[in-house]
Amino acid sequence: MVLQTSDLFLGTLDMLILRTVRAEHMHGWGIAQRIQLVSKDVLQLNQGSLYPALHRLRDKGLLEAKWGVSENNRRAKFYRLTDRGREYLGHETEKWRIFTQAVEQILQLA
Amino acid sequence: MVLQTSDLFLGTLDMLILRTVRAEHMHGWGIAQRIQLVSKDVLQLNQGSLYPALHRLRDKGLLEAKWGVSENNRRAKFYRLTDRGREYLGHETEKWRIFTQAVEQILQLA
DNA sequence: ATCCTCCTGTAGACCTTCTAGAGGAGAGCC
DNA sequence: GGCTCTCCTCTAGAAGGTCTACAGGAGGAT
Repeated sequence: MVLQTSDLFLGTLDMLILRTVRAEHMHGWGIAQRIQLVSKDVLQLNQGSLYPALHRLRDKGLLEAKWGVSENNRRAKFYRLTDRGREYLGHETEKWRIFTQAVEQILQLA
Repeated sequence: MVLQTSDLFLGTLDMLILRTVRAEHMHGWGIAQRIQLVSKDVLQLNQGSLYPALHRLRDKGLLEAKWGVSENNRRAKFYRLTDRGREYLGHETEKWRIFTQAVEQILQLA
């Protein structure tokens, strides 16, 4: 099954992006591919979600961007996590855990 | 920690409501209280999310509603799952499992 | 030259939730 | 009778993230 970004979550996309960038500095296109690969094709971001999200995160000071050149010798914008981004990611991950546990409790109702 | 409905998810509210109603027919107010109770206060729905969601689910044919009287002798609208609602709930729950597993894979990146 | 892939970007629509209200009606108390 | 509290439903408009559907530049291969 393939899930669209909107199928089940909102705000989770930010966490996914930040987590991917934390592991390794990447450009936007690469982030989307990495998420798709790691999730075994379950998670597929489209460009209309990806780039607005990246700009939003940069505007919030959670990511820093600079132009560079990709492995394929293309012009690309590379992102890295700021300190605030790292802190924010920690909080969001914690919220995610609490939230999914709470949902599980509902789903396990008799 | 208390999570607002919007904190992390979109569309999940529908699943939560349907799951709660499946276990026991309830009125809207009761559904919100039950979700809060079962999730140990982590999940708190406000009325501006609850009632639009109930109406939406009814309009989609996933819930049926009828007026009745609550345990406290108040006028209340009771909901029950339709066959389509039951089927829809099954699909959404399956998507939820697949989605959370995929997110976990991202969160466990080296 | 031409085409494909890589890579970034935007506008407008859509949908869900939030904020911030309104209001009716039963129950308990003075 | 009047007052207040809780129960219970409901809505309008705003806010915010994602989707659809584009545009476009530039490198590499044929």
